[in-house]
Amino acid sequence: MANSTNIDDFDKRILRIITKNGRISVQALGDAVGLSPTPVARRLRRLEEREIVTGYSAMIDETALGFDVSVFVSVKLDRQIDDALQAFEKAILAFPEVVDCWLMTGSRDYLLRVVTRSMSEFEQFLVGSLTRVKGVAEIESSIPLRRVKQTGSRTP
Amino acid sequence: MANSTNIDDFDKRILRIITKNGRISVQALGDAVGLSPTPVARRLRRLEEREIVTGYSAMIDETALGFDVSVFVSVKLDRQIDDALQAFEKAILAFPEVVDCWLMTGSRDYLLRVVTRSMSEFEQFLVGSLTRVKGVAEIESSIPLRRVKQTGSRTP
DNA sequence: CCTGAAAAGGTGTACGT
DNA sequence: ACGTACACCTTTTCAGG
Repeated sequence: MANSTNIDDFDKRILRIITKNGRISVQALGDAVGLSPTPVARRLRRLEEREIVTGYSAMIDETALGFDVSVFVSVKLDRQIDDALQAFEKAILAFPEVVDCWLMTGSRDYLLRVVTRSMSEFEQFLVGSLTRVKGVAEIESSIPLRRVKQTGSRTP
Repeated sequence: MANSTNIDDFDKRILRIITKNGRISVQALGDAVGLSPTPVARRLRRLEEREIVTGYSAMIDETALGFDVSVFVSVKLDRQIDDALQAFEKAILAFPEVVDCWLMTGSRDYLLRVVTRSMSEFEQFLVGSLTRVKGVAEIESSIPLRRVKQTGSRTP
């Protein structure tokens, strides 16, 4: 199971293009890879069905919308039993301020990226939301100055 | 200047929808927000022109493509003068393994996410590419087990 | 697995409200 | 600023190589 094969060069080129331009037409894609629209559409659908393409998203400039604050937050839980992890993750999924969350190896750590309009809104999120989630023991914040690169995901 | 206003509820709803479905048709968007296709297309174009929508991207399941290794890497430069930062960033932009990069406040200067097919490919990237970039002084890697949440960006 | 043609569906413009 | 109408373009389906 779980293979990654059956992906040929056409698929790879399609993936590379739609990573950079998710709204390109099937026709233009066909021109770019040297195929007529029909097989491109079929390949696209197959990649979606196999969940190699998991979705399409518009990239939004958060700062243009007034979300000037982006903070990396490390969270330690006080115990790492499965119940605690599940409860924490459920809470995280419901917070719109958390745009990204990873479960890390090591000591029951989560790494989050939290986006807010201001530092005071961030503080509010910390004291009003995050610290109130059951099981949260330690929180550590790191503040970035600027995003240097944003690819989203790697392509073949 | 350069503000977040002139964005009304229609725009916000459009943004929220295209964040989750970047390939939705203008027509379906219109149905969803209660507008005919024409104004929706105008609003979309305006959001793109104002660079609030900076692009569209397909989300690719890296692991389905065989990129099983994702590592957070902290990089410290031996000096923080502007030349060194610029040279480092130029190198980072050219590495396909680096899918995300932030310039941080504090002492650990850059935070990267690096994606490779295997641990040995990651090691190769470290010793063959990253450590060879001029000015790199310290490198620290953290390994995630699993991605819990992936929103891409925050929406109003 | 491809092409090509025809049907169905989406887009963009002009114009009226 | 929104909606409708219509011409144009894109996507999908299906026949055939």
